[in-house]
Amino acid sequence: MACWDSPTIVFFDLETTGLCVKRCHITQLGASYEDYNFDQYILPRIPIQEKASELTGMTVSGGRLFVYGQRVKTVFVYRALKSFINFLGDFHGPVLLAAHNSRRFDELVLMRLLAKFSLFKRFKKVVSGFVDTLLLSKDLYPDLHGYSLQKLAHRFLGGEYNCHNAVDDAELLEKLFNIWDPNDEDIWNVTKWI
DNA sequence: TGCCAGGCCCTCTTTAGGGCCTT
Repeated sequence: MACWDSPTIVFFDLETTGLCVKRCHITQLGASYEDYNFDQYILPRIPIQEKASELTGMTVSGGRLFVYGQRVKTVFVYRALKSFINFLGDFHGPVLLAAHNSRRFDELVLMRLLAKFSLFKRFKKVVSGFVDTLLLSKDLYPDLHGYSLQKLAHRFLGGEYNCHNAVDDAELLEKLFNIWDPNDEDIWNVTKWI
């Protein structure tokens, strides 16, 4: 039986220049909780890898970021992180941040940048930990043939999903989570406290 | 110009290797 107050779980997703958690730059930071969304594009200081560009539609030209050819407003990564912390601080009590494969990717990238910009202390005041929905889906449904966000969306929501937009993916993850309706112990098992 | 991964999990394993998951 759970003996803790269930914290708010905010779903988030990063689009990045590539898959190297030690070096990649964030190109979009998105989050979702019910009717509240966070969405900021960031101009990367390193090239976007071809595969990442193919998936997200993002390109850089003349020091500007484009998504499928449409220019988008960008902010410096430091400002995006501070805005994200402020967004999370508006919720009641420290929140849990949930992402798909967060333990191997999103969490690592985010924590690296928070440390780099000396924002971890502020972040820690509003976030208590990370929930990995990839591990959660494996725990809840051990007999599935695949656990990618796309496959899970197809399995539980029907249709084809190929978002690769940070906010859309965060919203999609929130929908899946609500369908799965895990109990506190399920969530606890895949939560990494910070 | 730069940058182009990494760690867990599973099995036809363990003196290994391939698949998965994120962009």
